[in-house]
Amino acid sequence: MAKPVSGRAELLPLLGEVFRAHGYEGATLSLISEATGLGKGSLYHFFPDGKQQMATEVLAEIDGWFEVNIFAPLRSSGDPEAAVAAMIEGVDRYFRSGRRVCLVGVIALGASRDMFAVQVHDYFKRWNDALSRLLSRSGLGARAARQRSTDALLTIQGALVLARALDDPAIFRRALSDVSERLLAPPD
Amino acid sequence: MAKPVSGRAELLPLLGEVFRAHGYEGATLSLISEATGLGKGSLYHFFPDGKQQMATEVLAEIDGWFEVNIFAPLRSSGDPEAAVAAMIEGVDRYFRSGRRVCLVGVIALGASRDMFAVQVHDYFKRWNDALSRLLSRSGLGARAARQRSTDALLTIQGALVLARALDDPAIFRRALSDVSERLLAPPD
DNA sequence: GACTCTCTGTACCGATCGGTACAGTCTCCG
DNA sequence: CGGAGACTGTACCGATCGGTACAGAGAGTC
Repeated sequence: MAKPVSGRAELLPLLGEVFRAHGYEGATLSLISEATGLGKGSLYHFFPDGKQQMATEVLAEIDGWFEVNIFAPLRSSGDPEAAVAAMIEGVDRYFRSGRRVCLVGVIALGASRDMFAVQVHDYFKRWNDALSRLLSRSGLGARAARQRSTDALLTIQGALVLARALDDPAIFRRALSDVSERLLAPPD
Repeated sequence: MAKPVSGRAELLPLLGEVFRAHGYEGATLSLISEATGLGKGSLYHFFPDGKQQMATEVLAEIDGWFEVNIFAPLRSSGDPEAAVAAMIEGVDRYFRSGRRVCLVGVIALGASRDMFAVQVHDYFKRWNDALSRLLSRSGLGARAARQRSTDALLTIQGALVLARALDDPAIFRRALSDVSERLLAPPD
């Protein structure tokens, strides 16, 4: 076994960028082949089930990144202010201040949503749960916490759309600072 | 001339739903043919430049609908409260309370953005201008007005993404009511 | 009834789609 | 050094892609 897992691990981010840029249906095998430098032979060696498996594993990798870098810290933190700041910072880095698009969001909007419905649903639900529980722990009512949390997630997604549509990354940065403020505002 | 323009007008909404559901790249000619009941012959009779022309005209039609039903009322109104309420109501109807996706947003996220960059940019810019000027007229500073307006647009887009991802239209309705509230809040 | 012009279905085009087959190359291990 | 198994490129598959060609169908005009 030469480098079975490590090669695969280096592959997923490359695949992710192709899916991000072209969506699931738009990401053709030849685009993927070009982006990775791998022929179909190698691609199908790593992913015997083809495109769908590639997308599934890319989504799982993204999910894993957020689990470690965003969700888990949210769950274990006792300091809402620091936790929210860390989340915002992580999100800003991940989305390159609005210049990078959210693959999970892209898939949610497209026809391939049904194919990946469970993964897409899970990703946002776990984020929402982790964030709203942090807010609850900090003294907010369950309903208000859930509401603020949902508002935060949707603002991030919308900011990515609008920043790209208007080609203005400042929209994303500003939206993140709004999110932070609304999340940490005193109870109504 | 049998019914040259009227047939075309009936065609565009059908085309719009196909692009909405599958994105630009995912909307194949056969999907379009099936949705409209028209063969390629007819399709290329109405749209000699093919798929790209279809999408361009669909975007123009959507733009026209928003111009008449959303942007113009925003521009001509002197009553911010009524104007915002009318906008929210129109948006809720148009997006079928979150069950329908925004084609302009879908295209903004995809690889076809570059192809339609001008139309996408224009759509959001004109909405943003109309809304922020309404807010300015009502006494808000230009900077704050622009900020609140941008926040409103991005919240609507994000709510569409999240409502679809979590398969929960209530997210959209709730987001609209938040938008309304933040738009009409007293100056900080 | 002949002519015009809008509209339509069908057959077809080369290119590309996602996927398969397979012979080879490389590397590690004994 | 020889075999095993991980990897790779190439040729190929049937299906479908977006688009074109074209012969008609149908309705309106004279």
